[in-house]
Amino acid sequence: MENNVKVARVQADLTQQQLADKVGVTRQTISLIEKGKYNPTLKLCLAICHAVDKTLDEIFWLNKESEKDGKN
Amino acid sequence: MENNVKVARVQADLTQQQLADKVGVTRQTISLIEKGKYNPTLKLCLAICHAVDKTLDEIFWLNKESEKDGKN
DNA sequence: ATTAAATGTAATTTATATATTGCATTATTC
DNA sequence: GAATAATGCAATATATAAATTACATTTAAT
Repeated sequence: MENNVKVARVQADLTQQQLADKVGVTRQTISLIEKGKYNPTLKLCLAICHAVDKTLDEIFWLNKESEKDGKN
Repeated sequence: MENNVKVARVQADLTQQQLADKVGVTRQTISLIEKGKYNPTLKLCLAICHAVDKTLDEIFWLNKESEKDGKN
């Protein structure tokens, strides 16, 4: 689950805690998403996009490995 | 959770069952997502996009209500 | 070098996405 | 208008996203 959350957050001049507050989750959730260790829900993705002023396509994508097989 | 999954699926000439098979979930999951009664995970969203040959931004968006408050 | 802020991460719990089975209803096709 | 395919939906079970708490480490400021 690669993504650009960290880059976008830093660009938006937000700390993990501030972003977490803005989107209504805990800092740990943001941390895990940035580390690629979580598979966030669409609503959270959209909230993050809104908070950092980016679109879904700018922040989330699929890498080739996860495309091949259905592993989660 | 509005989205364009149903339109995109029909455009791609796929039945719910066929799309479900392609993305590796059950037909019920697809049905609920199309009905806007589910908040799918990012991975599933990406798989759906890939299956119907659309981008995230083309299929998923945020409506004004869910933007206001942190419900869900 | 100390202090404080920001981040990584682990354990446990809770909420909910998804699976499974089954049946009813709505299109399609003959 | 029967038969069949496609879809809606309900109940229960399971997997996992997210919360909570807590502590360690890294980074920034003084």
